[in-house]
Amino acid sequence: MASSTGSLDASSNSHPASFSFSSPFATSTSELLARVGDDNADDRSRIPARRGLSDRAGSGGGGIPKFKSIPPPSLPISPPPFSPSSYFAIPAGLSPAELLDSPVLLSSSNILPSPTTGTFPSLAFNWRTKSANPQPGIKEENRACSDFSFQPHTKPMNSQFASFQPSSAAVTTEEAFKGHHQLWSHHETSNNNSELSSQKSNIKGEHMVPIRTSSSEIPNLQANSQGNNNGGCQSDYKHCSQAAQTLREHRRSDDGYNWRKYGQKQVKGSENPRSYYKCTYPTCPTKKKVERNMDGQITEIVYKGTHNHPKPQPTRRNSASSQAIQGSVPSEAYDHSFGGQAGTPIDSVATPDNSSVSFGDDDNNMSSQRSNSRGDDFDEDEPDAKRWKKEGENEGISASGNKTVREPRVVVQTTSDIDILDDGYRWRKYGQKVVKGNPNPRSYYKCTTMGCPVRKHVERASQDLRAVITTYEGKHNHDVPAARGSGGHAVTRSLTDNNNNFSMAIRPSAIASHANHVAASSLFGGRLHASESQSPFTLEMLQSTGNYGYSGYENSINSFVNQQQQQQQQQQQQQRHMEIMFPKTKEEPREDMFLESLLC
DNA sequence: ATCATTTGACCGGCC
DNA sequence: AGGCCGGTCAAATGA
Repeated sequence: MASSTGSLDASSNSHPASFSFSSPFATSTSELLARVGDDNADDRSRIPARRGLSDRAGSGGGGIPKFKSIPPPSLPISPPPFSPSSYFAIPAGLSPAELLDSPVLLSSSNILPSPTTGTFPSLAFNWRTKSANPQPGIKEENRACSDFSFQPHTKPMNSQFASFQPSSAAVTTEEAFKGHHQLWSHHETSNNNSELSSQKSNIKGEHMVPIRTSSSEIPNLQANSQGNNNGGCQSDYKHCSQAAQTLREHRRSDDGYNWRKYGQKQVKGSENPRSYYKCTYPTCPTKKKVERNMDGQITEIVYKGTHNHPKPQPTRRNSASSQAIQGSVPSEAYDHSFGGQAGTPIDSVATPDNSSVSFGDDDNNMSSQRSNSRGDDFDEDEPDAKRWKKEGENEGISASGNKTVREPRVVVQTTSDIDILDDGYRWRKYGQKVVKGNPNPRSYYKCTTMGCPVRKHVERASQDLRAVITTYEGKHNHDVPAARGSGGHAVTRSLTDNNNNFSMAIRPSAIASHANHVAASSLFGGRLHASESQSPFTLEMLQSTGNYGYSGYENSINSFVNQQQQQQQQQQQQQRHMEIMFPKTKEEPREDMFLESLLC
């Protein structure tokens, strides 16, 4: 899939102003990156010279723009070398100060130049991008060469976190992102990159967003900027042409991964057909969908899932790029980066994937991304977004820590005569259906509270009728209704009334701090206070409590809840979990079981 | 012969 | 319960 990368490269060349976002923008950035990636898949044929970051790196940071080429945050990528000497041109009307103030801008402090090349690794990442303002008249390549420039700091980036750390100024809100978006759009002026422009880029429709970069991103920018300033890859013309050649040859998408298109569909509400891609790596669950307009411009890209593998090694044909990458980045770092292990300086710096891992809530990210890219508010209810979001949640948090990937919280609860609907909330059945693979009908319920988006479906396990599988989706935006007949404290009641129930977390490993409220909710019979139930409930937290007595962990939970409440409130994400309930084991104390379940 | 893309059909979720 | 819609499958097709 040279295509994606290649296209990006081309664009990237033209995009001197690639920035990576700070953590708050992980979403935004990921979107940006995502776009790049999409381009890859579809545009391979169209754009021969696309490359992944690695490829770019291969160019020695020589001047192949990396903007937009940022892949989804799934894998850590070795940062391409980046020349500190390079400068970005600042678009007219944009002052450096503004750039610095912009939330989008990265604190360059963390940027670390390559010891060997002196170049900075550049990295951008987008999970989902949607070109808010595709400008058909202006080629992406030209945009890439836009005037946006800045001089990268020489400070090394320590880690993803460091790099993405909100620079404070870093925008944590969509508005901020939008602001940048506008700014970027404003600066999307055509460049005279004849070479780039000559290439038909899929990226055209892509919306360019200034990203504060992690170290990885900057290099590209510089190279680009430099090239742009010179009207192209002049100084690095060699690199450019070589890279282009290489890109044409390889299939890898600009995000560095290989994608296979497995479907295309015309979706309602959009004139543009949507293409579906899967990562070709065996067992890799990552997918992406791309919408293109009639001109072939990408109007929207959505990534789903996280790569569970390192980026494919560049082929020999890409030797230039690959060499650059390998040379600049320790193989070890490269190899382990995909795990989402944030922490190693290299990884953090180099991979968008990692970065994605470390930041906020997936849902939030997804939402903001969507809204950002489109320039309008993300509608949680939008079927498309909703679906993918949910799917991502189902996948659970991958080792890489990708936010978008979240597995449903699975809890095995042993209980006799469990009222599957008696979780403290009130539900309205709105459907029932027999789904494939299970002869037992699945009931569909909605929370009856006005405006509450939570839904769940319940079905008997096909293999064991005693087991009831309940899948929750969304978060209650209200308190638990008064318990029928009891009115005791939600938690207390659940513990006392259901003390015969045994709950076991099946997939604790997948617990993300922000995604586990389900566990708590389930464990407590779903009667936690609304705020509590929405709070992230992490295994780590429980472990930290050390006290397994009821009051002990209740306190810990409350503490945790308080701790996380604010954060939770900011996260408007759907959460989904599944409970598998088995006949109760009366002898087992609920409290202990609860703890065990969380700890197992 | 191999691999990727295309595209109609199917499936699951939701209204 | 039926229909709509998005996502996926898989045979056909092309490179």
